[in-house]
Amino acid sequence: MARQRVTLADVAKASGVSPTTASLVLTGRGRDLRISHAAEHRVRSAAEELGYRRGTASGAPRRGRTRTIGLISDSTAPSMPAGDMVTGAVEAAGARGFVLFTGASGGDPATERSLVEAMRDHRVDGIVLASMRTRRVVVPSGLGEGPAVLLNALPTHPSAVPSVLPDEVQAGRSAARVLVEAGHREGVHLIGAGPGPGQVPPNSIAAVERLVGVREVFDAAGVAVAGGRCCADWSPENGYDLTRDLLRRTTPSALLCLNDHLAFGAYQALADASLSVPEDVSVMSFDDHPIASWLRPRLTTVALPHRQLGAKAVEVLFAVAERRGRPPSTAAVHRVPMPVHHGRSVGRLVAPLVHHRATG
Amino acid sequence: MARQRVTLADVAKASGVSPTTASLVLTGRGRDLRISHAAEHRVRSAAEELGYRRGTASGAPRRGRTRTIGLISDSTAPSMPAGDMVTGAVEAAGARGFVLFTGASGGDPATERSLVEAMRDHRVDGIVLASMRTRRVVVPSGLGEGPAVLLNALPTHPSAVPSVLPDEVQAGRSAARVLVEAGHREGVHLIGAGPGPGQVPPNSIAAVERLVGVREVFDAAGVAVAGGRCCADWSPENGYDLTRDLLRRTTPSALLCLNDHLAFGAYQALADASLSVPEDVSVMSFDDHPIASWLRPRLTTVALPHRQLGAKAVEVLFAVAERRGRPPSTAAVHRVPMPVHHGRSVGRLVAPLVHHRATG
DNA sequence: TCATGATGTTGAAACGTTTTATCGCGGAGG
DNA sequence: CCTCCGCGATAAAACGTTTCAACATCATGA
Repeated sequence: MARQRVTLADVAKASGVSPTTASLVLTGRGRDLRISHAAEHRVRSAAEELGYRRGTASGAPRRGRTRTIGLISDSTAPSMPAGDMVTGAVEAAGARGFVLFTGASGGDPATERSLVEAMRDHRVDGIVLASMRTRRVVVPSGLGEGPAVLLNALPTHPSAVPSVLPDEVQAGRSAARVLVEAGHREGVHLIGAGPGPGQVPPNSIAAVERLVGVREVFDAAGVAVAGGRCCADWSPENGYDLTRDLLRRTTPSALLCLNDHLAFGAYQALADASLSVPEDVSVMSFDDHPIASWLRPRLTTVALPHRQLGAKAVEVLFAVAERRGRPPSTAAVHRVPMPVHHGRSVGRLVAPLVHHRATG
Repeated sequence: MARQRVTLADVAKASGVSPTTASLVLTGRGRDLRISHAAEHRVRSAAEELGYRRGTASGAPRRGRTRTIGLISDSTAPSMPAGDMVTGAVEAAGARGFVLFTGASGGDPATERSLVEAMRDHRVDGIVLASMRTRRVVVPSGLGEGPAVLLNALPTHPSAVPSVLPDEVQAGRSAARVLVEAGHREGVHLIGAGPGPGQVPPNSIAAVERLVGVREVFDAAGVAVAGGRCCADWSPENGYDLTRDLLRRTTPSALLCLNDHLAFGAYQALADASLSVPEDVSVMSFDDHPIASWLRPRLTTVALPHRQLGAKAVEVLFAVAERRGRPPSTAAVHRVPMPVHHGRSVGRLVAPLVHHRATG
């Protein structure tokens, strides 16, 4: 073999033009610059015939860009369907011919900072800082030096870095609407938060926002929440304990669990009490974790759109990179809608007289 | 600001040496080449003072290496704790100052091939081709051109590319040993495979190998498997159906479920039949999926070491890259041990007279 | 004294691309 | 006839690093 790799110069020689012209054609900039169609065609066919592929790394020093995006995630928690965020980002980037660098900080700020630097060393065109669970994060110093986006996270301090988040308030509205339209107007209990608006797990953005949406719809429908129980974190164990505790005092009409882990525990407690879903008790939940589809009956839940979140983050990143320098004209916080996934866990109480408005 | 970035030339000028010398020192090659300690120290301190960071992409054209590894995964299935493989790989690579490119092929061979090419364009130093579930894969053409490793996959055709896999046979032995040592010598039923050795889900490497290990230990202990039930895929639904079917005819002593999804369904069927775990029926399983710890009682299961798998793949990749050219002296298939995670789902039948050998 | 070799160091080329400034050329305007 | 402009294309510089071959210096052995 003469040479290891087909280089731009080879293509240029084969098509009888200069490397410059070949470069202009193959980067697509020949279109608006003045390159004749004849030359363009010759270069393209020569490139294809020789199997030319542009060495992305080679042009990096001069060009500054590498068609590359960095994604830094914090702890990759166990049981993490949130990994689909990465998938969504990979796909969205791939659609534009970009590849993703990934790094994991393990939640350590020092590691995070060094990852940011490592990625800048690799000349990434932008950085996505992703959190596996929605929370506030300290924006690492140096992140703002290039295009950057927070994914599933909000900055602790005001920052020029935009955020992409699930629309939790809307999710709360959707969940409440499902219950209201099924006729549950009394005996609705919250599991994992409440009864007051401030009674939520610490540092949980999702809890606060979901509650806002829930209360908004319930208030408008004249439904009073019968009760609520908060806990430190949304684990199946806590779901079990809170529900068992509740069942000692009353039999609710519906449980509104703040996420699927809690609902999983609630199912177990309801089974222990020989109550069946949805005949005796309805269960509504959030997240659409894979277990939601395994439970019997299947859980009705408002889905976290992980893939879409990842894809949206990449889109926003491209938008930021394009209007580099100009002040951020786009809103700093982007919300991705959370769709309702209907299972069989919510029972219809009475023939509803409610107007059947769109539940989207 | 004078310049955007501190360059190697800046460091050289500040320390009064040539860029060459500075490069030699900072790449660590000055140690065995002959660079004076004085010069080395001057360069190092100047680099630190100026905050010099090597632009990884810049030296790529000449050097050929980029301190970068590509990882291509097939479908990133929903409910994928296997994503921890990626985490393990990221961590292992990061420990050596490498970053990971990631791509997702969605299982499509064409996408896969183009991803391989894209990564070679980015001058990755090696490629890990990962499968989310253990299976045989067609090695994409072009993969073998550089260092490469299969993760959680075996090549369909003989190939020079090494593989990293969980030690499923050993896992089968471990699972059987747990049951034997707890005194279960009769009434042990398989869920998800068997009763014959060939009765496994299609294309499932894990099933075949787990069964080999299981039978090995059972045969040695003189235990006859009471029965087995196979299904097309290891879903909770199938676990439920198979177990309910089994319970119509007999009440087993122990269920050996081929993975945790099946065990999850089995729990539901046992609960429906008012049988409790482990008092009435013991349950043993594989994978250590997150649900294993949510079930009540916690499931005893042989864990898939996803993180270690990812880390091992990167290690093997480095080994391959180092002895480039020489024939592959290391064994082509690397097995990572699968540890038993003890829950409370296996009950002790009688005071065992069995010699308590190491179960590791 | 002069070839020889070891020791530090370096200039210049190379890597594969992008960018900048320029060049030849034909025609339009003065 | 000269100048100027637009068009097509290109030569050459640039990017930041690594590598190659050479160089200066000094000690050693013949």
